[in-house]
Amino acid sequence: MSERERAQSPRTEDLTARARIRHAALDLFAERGVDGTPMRAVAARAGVTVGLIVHHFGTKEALREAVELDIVDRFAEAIATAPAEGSGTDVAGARDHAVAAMLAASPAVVDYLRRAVLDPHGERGDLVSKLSALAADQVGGLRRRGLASQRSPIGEQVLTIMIRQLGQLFLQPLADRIIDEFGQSSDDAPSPLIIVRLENRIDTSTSQ
Amino acid sequence: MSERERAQSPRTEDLTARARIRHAALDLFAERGVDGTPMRAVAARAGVTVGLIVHHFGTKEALREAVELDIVDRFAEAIATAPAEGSGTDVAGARDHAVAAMLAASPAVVDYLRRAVLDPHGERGDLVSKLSALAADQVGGLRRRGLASQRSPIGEQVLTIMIRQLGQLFLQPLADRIIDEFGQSSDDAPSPLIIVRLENRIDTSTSQ
DNA sequence: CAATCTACTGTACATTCGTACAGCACGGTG
DNA sequence: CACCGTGCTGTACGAATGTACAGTAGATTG
Repeated sequence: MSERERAQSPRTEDLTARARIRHAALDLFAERGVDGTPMRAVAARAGVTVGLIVHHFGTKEALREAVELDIVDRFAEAIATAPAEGSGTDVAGARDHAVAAMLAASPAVVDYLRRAVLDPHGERGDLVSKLSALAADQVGGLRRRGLASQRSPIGEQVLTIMIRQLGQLFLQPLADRIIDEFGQSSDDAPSPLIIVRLENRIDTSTSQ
Repeated sequence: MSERERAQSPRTEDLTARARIRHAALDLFAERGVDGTPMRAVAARAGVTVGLIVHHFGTKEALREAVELDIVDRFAEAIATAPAEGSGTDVAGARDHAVAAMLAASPAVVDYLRRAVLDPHGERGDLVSKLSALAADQVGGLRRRGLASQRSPIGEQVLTIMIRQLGQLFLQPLADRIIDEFGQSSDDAPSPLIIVRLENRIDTSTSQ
């Protein structure tokens, strides 16, 4: 479980079979969903046999877990690359930027996240929980350094970070699909940008 | 294929077996996904045997198709109940409200839609296309009566309608999940409201 | 009554899936 | 050399799943 295998050049050929399996699983899980991708497909994509997947991960569920831990790692690494200097807004902005760049560079992560978030799934050891914990750590660190407000509850700040980051990414494919349905406008005009905003609910009963 | 079976009281007992199957399928598809629900589960929920499902729908894929057509029907009926009088904003608002009420009354539709949106599912007349066509018809009707602007492309207006309606519904469970992770704040404060907005993209390269 | 159509049941079958397992090559260590 | 751990292959198997099909009861029609 030492996971020494993270070189800086993730060229598919050079990777350990274990890493190749994990990458293939991420790609396929993102594309077809976890339940929609047989282990045999992962094996084929990774250039190994099914037996090896079992040998390394034991269970499909464990493979999924490894994929999710890898995703959390990518978030943590992206945050770590961002400079932690300046005002609270500076730091938060730099981290937002770093995470956005990482997500833009690996669409499979976005696709997997979209499925993981939209599927209630088995609710245990969830990716959402892990990412929330990561974001909470982040917010907690900023607070301890006096760079984040202590007024609003921490859950709300985490929520803002995650929803704003992920909301747009999740909704964009739906928007693109709809735009595609009316093809004539896709050439001249750029697709509209989706803005996700959070608002403190004043009254829960009125106006849906 | 005459589908006489839509009484005004959808009490489960009174429905045709065919309708009961369709409803059970919608519920289970929404809850566990199409691939995640065996036909045997649908049969059990509907109180029939698997053979009858095959007898009525032929194929699981055809059953899914029937479920989706039913969903489109619900949208169309909701829109039809809204008063079509007053200014364009009035009409559009009334229809938005009617659809929102219908979605609030049947969460299974929302859940199914959430899943349907993220599964491209093979291009064919899928649910997003059908709903887009419905929304386009609606916008077209308003335009013909001079109640909707003819300036912006029709795809954009459809996009606004659908994204604003569905975006909030899709993101809300994610928000609730995150709030739940930090349980202490869920008691006193109501969960924040998610606002989805569309903005014409001025420059695609800057920021994010 | 005979014939037929329809809603419906229960079984059977081929396929696909996750997983278990026996075995092979090979490199390091006593 | 013998031993063993490790990465890896290929086969096999039980469980689950979609679908085909034969058959039954009851209402309708000639």
